[in-house]
Amino acid sequence: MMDKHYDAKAAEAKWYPIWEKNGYFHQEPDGREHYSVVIPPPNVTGILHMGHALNQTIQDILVRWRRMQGKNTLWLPGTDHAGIATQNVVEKALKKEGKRRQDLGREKFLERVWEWKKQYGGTIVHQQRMLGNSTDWQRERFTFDEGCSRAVAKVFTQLYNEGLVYKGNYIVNWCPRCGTALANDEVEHEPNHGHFWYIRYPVVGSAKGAAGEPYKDYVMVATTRPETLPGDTAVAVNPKDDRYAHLVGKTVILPLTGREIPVISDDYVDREFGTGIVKITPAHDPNDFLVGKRHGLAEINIMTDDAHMNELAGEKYCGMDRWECRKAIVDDLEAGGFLDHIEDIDNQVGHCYRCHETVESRLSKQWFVKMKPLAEPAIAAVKSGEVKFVPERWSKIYFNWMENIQDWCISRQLWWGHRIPAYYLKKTISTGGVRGDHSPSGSGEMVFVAETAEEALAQAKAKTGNAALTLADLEQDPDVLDTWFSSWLWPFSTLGWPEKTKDLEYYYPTTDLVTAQDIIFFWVARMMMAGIHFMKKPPFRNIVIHGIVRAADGSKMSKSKGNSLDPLELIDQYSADALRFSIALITSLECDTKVNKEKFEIGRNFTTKIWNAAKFLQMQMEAFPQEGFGSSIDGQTAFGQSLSADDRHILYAADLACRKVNEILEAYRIQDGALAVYDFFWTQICDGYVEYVKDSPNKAVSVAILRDVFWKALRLLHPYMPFVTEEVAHQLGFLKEDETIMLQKFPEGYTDAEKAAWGVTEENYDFVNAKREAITAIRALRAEYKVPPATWVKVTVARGTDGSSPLLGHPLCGQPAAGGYGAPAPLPADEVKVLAKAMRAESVEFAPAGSDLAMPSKITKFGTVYLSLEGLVDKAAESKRIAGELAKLAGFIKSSEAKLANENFVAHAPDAVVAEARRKLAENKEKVAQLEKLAKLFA
RNA sequence: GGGCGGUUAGCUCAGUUGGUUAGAGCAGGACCUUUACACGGUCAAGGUCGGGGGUUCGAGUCCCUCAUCGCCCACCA
Repeated sequence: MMDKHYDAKAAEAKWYPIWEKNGYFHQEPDGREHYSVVIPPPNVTGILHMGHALNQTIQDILVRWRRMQGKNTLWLPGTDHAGIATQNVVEKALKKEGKRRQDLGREKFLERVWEWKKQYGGTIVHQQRMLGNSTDWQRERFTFDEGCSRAVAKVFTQLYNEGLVYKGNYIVNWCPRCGTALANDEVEHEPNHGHFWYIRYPVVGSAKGAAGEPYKDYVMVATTRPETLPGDTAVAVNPKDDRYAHLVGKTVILPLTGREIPVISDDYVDREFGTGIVKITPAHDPNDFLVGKRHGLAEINIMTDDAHMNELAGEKYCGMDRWECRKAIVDDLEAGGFLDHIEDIDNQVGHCYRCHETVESRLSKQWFVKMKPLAEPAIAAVKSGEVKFVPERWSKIYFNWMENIQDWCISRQLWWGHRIPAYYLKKTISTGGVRGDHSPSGSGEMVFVAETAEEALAQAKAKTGNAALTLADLEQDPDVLDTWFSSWLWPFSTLGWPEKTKDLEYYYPTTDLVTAQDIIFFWVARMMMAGIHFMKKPPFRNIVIHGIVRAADGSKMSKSKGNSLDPLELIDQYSADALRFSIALITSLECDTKVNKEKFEIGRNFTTKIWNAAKFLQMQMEAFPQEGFGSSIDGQTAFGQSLSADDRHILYAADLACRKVNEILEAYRIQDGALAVYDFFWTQICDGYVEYVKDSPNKAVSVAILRDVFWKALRLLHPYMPFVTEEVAHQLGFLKEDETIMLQKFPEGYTDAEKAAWGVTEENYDFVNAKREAITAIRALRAEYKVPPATWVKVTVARGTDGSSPLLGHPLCGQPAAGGYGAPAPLPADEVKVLAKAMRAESVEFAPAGSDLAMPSKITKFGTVYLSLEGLVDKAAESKRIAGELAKLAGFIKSSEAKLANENFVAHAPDAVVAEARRKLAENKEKVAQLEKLAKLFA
């Protein structure tokens, strides 16, 4: 006997280890078609959040479904070493000990990070198991493991040799707190209430008030960043700006410094904005940097790594923090009479996505990847349809980004990460006139890029002609690579590349990639480029993009806001199956989804429903032993002869559900699939068939059918709810102890031969639906006339000859006679009995169509159903009651009509009150009409 | 500024290529503790599908336009 209540915790704790231990998640390359997916590796520092839950539930549904379909399936798990995030975590821990990473030194610090990883890095991986992920843990990878690191070094070296990796002086987004360059997409722009300082730059040699000339002796520059002033090397105007055309080519004096700088013209300047004159600070603004390049301006870097002013900012400001310096400069400008006025302005300021410090634009030497040549084939692969976005519209966003792609800054000033495999000669080494030099502003440096230090040394020897060089003379670039530089290789580095492994050959390209929209650029686009460039094939065939889980108010879930749901808490409270099913049901690929905790009750309730229905089935199977009945469980279905209409109805529904779910999942419509199995199980099996089975005239057959469709339903459900389906399948004896539902065949529906043998047809399906419509109509009439549930009524059905029923011609519904419609064939007595019970009717009689009986009725596809109230109500008493009701209502209607006719009321009362009065009036008029109709019946 | 989306029941969302009377779940209402299940059952109610215009025999669905909310990219010195 099954327990009264389903113990989800126990079942989930029991099955996952069994699945994993038995290697059900693991398959080896073979002759079958493969289905492979790589997981978007979560940060090793991460903990499972709702985004993961959604993302991984979708993947697991697809993977379990494909596996049950018999495909050779691989879902490869792993984690990302997450450069800054991980380094931050360990640095924070160090801080508690009062230490900084610099105190430990690079090597010792890295040891600490590895120790941390060993101790805590498994957190998310364990949490993923709680979700029920059927990932192949035997193939788990880490972006910083040995194999991935080898792949990274090889890729960097190859791209360098191909001229696609270069080191360049560039203006980068710099986080002064993290001490690292940030990629554009790692900068978050936020609205800022700032100021516009209007500053006068005196013009050199301009005669004050020259006759007829409108210009003054200074130019007015507006800036939001006065502290960068010492780095100015020009002021610029728009070439088409007539107001300032005469100034171009002249020289102005940079206030506070006395330095003379040119006035240049450049299209970049917006005539309408500010004063139309811009100060150009090439070393501290990305646009100014480009202007400077165009005009050959000097780049004066006036800040240090940690956003303090350096000696180039001038003696007075040197050493000041940038904000401090801003204040000092503004004060000095004012004192010197250079400050014209200050305006408030709302602008956007960039912040570090990790630590939220205000980002500084800064000139530095960084490593870059040339993206255009890589992007072109990646665009083509999607254009040609070789790789598809699901939903398709995301390809537009992909193209938009790829076609405007910028070079990728890949160096990071961190310690935790893949160290750049570039080597320099130490400065102390003299090599026949060539000096090793890798200072940011250095020139003429010699760099040796190679996968290993030994190879770099060989290069150095060859290049310098100095055979005496040793490894000790080389110095590796101190920077590490952007985290994404390892994750863009994920689809093939995890399969063994650069080795030519069996896995790589068999599982690459992977089939589907499932991810959220927020990393299309960071990750998806780059994987496309790397896959095509290094493997000569795109890394996946379909890119499935799902929405983002949002809080109930539509905002992003974040821990700091306290509006996030914790999937682990939901699992604890409702079970993993409930979480999975709910999230699959409520989210669509098309858009973001707002969720709140209550929504997860859907899945919990469904789990309970499945359990209870299983209990029912188990009881029935005990009462009606199934010997002699085959079923698809045993690979053969044989229910015997003469199936009833309801029996055939559920077989049709099961067939339909199986076909639908397969079709739906092929189209990645996870949500529709959830809805389809939910409806099949709950509406068709539980509400429909189980109720029938209870009173089935041929119960043993019906139980056999229930068993069969139940087993189909469990397998349909398994991808969504792996635990409860496994548990129930075992409890019901569908599986032997050493079997698993995971590897059973995913149902495809019945064969045409089976359906033909059983009489499973659409006509029959429609017929039963119509019959149920009649049952519903009677129930509605009972409720309408307040017939107590315990009372058995008399029902009359008029059908079959009025031509209105689409079911005419059905064997159970009556054949049309030669010249018109004849009398309907009577329903089999058994059928009538079951029908009557569902209606709680002591009798169901059939009358010719068109019988105009003096009874309440409803028209259905089954025919017109009449509810006899005879004997239920005392006609005289009912008449009296109706008369009383009518009198009361007449009074109400009279007074409310008078109220609404009162102009003062209509004009002054709140609209809602007037509307409500009108509504009530109409409603009660309706009631009167109904009562009058009914009164006639009792007359 | 460029790009992309949303607007359907009180709430959260479905609604495939245009096609009967627009569907779920939740919340709310009425009734029912019927021996699988109250995490349940039965029934009812709730919508001029953001506004306006157009194409069509027919529009929630296609086109135009307006409104409004949101996201992404770039960014004003």
